[in-house]
Amino acid sequence: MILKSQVEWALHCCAILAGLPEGRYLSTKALAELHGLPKEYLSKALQSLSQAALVDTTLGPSGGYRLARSSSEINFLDIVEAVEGKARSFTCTNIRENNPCRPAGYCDSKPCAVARIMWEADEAWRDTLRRVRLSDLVGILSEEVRPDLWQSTFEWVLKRAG
Amino acid sequence: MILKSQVEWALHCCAILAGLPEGRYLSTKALAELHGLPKEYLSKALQSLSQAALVDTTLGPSGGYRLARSSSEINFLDIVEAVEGKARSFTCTNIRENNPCRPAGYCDSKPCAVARIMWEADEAWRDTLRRVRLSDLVGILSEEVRPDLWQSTFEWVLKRAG
DNA sequence: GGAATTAAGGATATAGAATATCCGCAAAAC
DNA sequence: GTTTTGCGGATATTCTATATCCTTAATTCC
Ligand code: SF4
Ligand code: SF4
Repeated sequence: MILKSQVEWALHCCAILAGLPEGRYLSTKALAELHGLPKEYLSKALQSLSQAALVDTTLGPSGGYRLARSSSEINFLDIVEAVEGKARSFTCTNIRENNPCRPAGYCDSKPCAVARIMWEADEAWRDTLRRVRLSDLVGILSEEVRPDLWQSTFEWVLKRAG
Repeated sequence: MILKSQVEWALHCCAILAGLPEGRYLSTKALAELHGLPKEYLSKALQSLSQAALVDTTLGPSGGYRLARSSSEINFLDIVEAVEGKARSFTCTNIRENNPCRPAGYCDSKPCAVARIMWEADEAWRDTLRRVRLSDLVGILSEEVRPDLWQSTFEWVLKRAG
């Protein structure tokens, strides 16, 4: 059970977009260069964010991406689910139906305990991600990243933001 | 991010093993028939349980598997990790190292905030699974499964337990 | 208006993981 | 000694993640 690397990419890109001045856009090309990622493939992750309405886009030179809402109104789960999908990690294949002792026509009223417990754990994972806002991440990064690196990155981004 | 179906298989098999009388064993063949699963592949899941020391095995006719500990001393996480591995679901590829603004020789003191938050969610998932004991599952199932099915399954298993 | 740049989406190729089967070995039962 | 069993290795198949390429339409700038 491993998350796609696109999840990491999307989270980092959103953190960068959160630092953009009002109304500016940043292109896939810039985001790919900044993170050292394949531009074409990163583009797929950004398209996922776009489809989830987390970011706004615009075309043409000086086009690119910006957050669709304030960074305090976007949480980790929004981003992770946009890329990874909303499906639960445990999928029930209903193997209890294969029990040879099962009476013909027997119909289970509800999902069995195994599935419910696994889904509960899944929900705990989602809850944790839901509680962390993108703005929280930016706050932590701004404290932890070395100030000179933080500032030079910021300048690098602004130079390329349309 | 989807768990292997072997996780479901292992959980169901453990629930069955928990109902075995003291000292009896149940074979892969019986477990595969009971759940309608491919015997050879289910065997791999059971081998994982064995390697994790969750079950004891014995060879020969009347051989098979039994729990290595009481069902109240085995939790869901034990079983899930035995099959799925203990690796975290979020793997950090350290893309921040590709930042072109990064000073040469800069070395990060600790994993960045993105990774820590994702790992925190992972830990919440594990915590939930850790809190549920195998005996809890058996308790729920014994209440929810129709009594006649529960009993006939029990008899079916006993007939094949060595 | 025309050239350049961009996001979007479809098609396709590659790598790796999950799923599944088969075989040979050693231990245990009879 | 024969059968049954768990175990591990080897292999095949299917599916997903990863990655690239190409076309289209919108936008900017000249
Ligand atoms: S997880 Fe529950 S519902 Fe799904 S197959 Fe197993 S017993 Fe049935
Ligand atoms: S998750 Fe954190 S440590 Fe990992 S690459 Fe991203 S910034 Fe770096």
